[in-house]
Amino acid sequence: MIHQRECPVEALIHVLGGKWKPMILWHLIESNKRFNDLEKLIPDVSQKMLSQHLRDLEREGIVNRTIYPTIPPKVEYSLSEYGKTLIPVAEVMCAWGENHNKRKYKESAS
Amino acid sequence: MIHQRECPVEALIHVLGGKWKPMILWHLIESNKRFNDLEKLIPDVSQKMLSQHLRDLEREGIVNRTIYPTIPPKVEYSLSEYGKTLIPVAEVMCAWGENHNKRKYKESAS
DNA sequence: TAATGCACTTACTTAAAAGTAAGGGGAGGA
DNA sequence: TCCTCCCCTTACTTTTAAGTAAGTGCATTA
Repeated sequence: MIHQRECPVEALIHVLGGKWKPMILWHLIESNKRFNDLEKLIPDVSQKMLSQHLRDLEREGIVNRTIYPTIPPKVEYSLSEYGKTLIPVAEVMCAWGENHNKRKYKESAS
Repeated sequence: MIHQRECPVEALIHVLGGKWKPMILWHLIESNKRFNDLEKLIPDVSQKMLSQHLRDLEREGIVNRTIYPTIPPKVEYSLSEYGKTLIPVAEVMCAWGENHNKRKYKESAS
């Protein structure tokens, strides 16, 4: 039985809604990254949450995981073509969020 | 000390991210609603979560709460002018989410 | 007199998300 | 031989979100 998420807005929030997912995507938009790179770029994320979020994003088809069977092993994460369709959505969300942060700043400053 | 949410995408997710918030907003876009109306329109929400989410949205300036001191008391919730700026954002999110739901449906059907 | 409607709040419980800390496997270097 | 690097996984704990159930206050209706 297929559970189709009733509300499409919730579906998107589910995809982006992990604590570190926007950050991960932000870095992958720039360029492909390895596990270690992401750890360094997002200093506060734990290995557990990083791998869990990466697997979530992989399962949703947003990121690709490429394994190079070299020694030492190399695993590269990249935005999939489908993942790139998130970029304009994220930009709109980001613009609203930036404005909202400014608004809250002014509010608490006044 | 002002805690400014570092990531604007997260800020938006924080505003929309409660389990029932998208639904509440969806109904308020249509027209102003009373507490009871929303309870009926969203059958599974508990009174506790409804009032909590409404207060969250009010605190963020997204909805207005108007009290008419009549008997019995009447309280009306409406989208604020600021809340209306969320509509185009929600539309973009919704379009992506709809497509994502379809994609998942196809995937599990194949 | 008792029950009903409105708009909630409070106290308590359960479930979901995130954090912490440790381990693992295999090859290369000191 | 022991340590390090890479890319994680597992077990356990804490924090946060949500659910459940009951209660509040006032006035009208039966």
